Amino acid sequence: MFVLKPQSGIPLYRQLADQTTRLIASGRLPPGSTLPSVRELALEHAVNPMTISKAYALLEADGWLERHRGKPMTVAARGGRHASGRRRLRQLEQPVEQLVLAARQLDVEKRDVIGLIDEMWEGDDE
Amino acid sequence: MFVLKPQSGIPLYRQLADQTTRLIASGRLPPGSTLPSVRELALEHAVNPMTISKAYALLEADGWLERHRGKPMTVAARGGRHASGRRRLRQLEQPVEQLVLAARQLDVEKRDVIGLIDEMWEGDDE
Amino acid sequence: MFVLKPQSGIPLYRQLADQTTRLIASGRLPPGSTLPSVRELALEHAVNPMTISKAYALLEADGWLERHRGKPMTVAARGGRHASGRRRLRQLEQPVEQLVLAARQLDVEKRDVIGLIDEMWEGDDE
Amino acid sequence: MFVLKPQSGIPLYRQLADQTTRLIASGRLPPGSTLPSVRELALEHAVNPMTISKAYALLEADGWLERHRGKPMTVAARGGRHASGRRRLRQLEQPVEQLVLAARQLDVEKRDVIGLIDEMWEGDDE
DNA sequence: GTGGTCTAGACCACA
DNA sequence: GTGGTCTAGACCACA
Repeated sequence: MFVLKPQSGIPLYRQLADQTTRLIASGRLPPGSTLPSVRELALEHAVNPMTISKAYALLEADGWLERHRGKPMTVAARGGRHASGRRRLRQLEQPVEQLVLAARQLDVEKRDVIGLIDEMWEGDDE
Repeated sequence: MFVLKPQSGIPLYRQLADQTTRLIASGRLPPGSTLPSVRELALEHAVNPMTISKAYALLEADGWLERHRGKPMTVAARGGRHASGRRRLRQLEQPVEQLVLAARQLDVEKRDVIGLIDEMWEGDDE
Repeated sequence: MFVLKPQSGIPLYRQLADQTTRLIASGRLPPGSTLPSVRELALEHAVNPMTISKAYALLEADGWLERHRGKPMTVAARGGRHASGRRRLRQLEQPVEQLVLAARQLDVEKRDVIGLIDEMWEGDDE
Repeated sequence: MFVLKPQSGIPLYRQLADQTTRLIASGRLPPGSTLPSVRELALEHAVNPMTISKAYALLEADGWLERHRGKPMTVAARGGRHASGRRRLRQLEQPVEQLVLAARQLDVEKRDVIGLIDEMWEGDDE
């Protein structure tokens, strides 16, 4: 469900938060659905519970998640609607920008970049 | 030459270092070519000189750059050769991975991702 | 500047945050003024730096404070204006409610409550 | 009888316990009188029964309440006497302290604080 | 110097 | 069982 890369330079709690909003926007985590518990995620990814907690707190503050005492976090009724295709594309802008910048600085042609995407897309599929 | 995004979550010094190695790998910064001075870059990007210094020191330690007293940093003779297409593609793997992960979590189709790349590629061209 | 009571049942980070917004609303901490550093406050109140940090993060998220890398936190230009008397009175509603509830449950007369306030007001003055 | 504010930051069980001791001190709950059952209170305030239970257990441990098998909790004969006016005033010290601190940090005048108390006192009366 | 991130681990409040 | 608060302390990024 979540893919954390400690070496990427991006804080773990932020990776978690970003990925959660994507799963909500895609409809994979519909309003009312529950998220893994803090401890569960912490164990699975060998990460400190407080790191998970921080991500959840951030998502709650931004209206994506709801907290109910003693119960697992749930996707908020309001904040967590399935986003339109256009909105979802907008959420992709940053990683695309990063990729285009890198490709150009490396002087890699667009078709080669697309080739690489093709490969990875298939590769992860299986 | 360099594009720094303070809000991206990636440390500034790391953005600088990554971008430098790409420009070297692509042949845009051939062996012996000089880099902007610390002060120059610091001013241009409104960043503390020590941040630039740190990136340069890191690149020197890794053999990409050479430091000669009183002169600007230069691309190392050995470390800094133009990389083969294959090697350059490999340097793209991380940003591609990030993008593919984001696209899948957003449930965006591959062709839409490629469409977005097309747009950004053209857009930045002008 | 801040008065923290660990035994009060109210989380320390919340006491800090509440008191900060009051000092901002009263004009004692005008826009642009700097707050004590995390470490300074942590030492002074014998509290963990992360607790202070959490309060500051919360206040930043709510627009009261601004963070500038490597510099102390400052009161936000927009969020941090001196509040009108009416607004400040509203911020007092919760503690007043608590007091009135307690007084009634204790069957203490209003004039005795006011007497107690008089005493404490003077007492702390000196 | 009890007023629970989940958002106040003060633990529910503690609000309950504090309010009970006040009602005992004021003579409203004389020795031997019975308290609402755990279930009753839990339903009325939409709170988990264990939370009520915890408050009652705490009050029993402190000698305020007595538990008799199969019967509702009762106010203890010894612990639960009507307190003198002076003692009751002392129980008000904490909320008064909180209020005075808040008022000063907000730079609100004493007479305005008293005005607010007047309002709330009347308002809740009806 | 500044604040930020993360860990390991204790203990609390609530369901 | 759930999440929250706090500590002690290491190490990082940036000015």
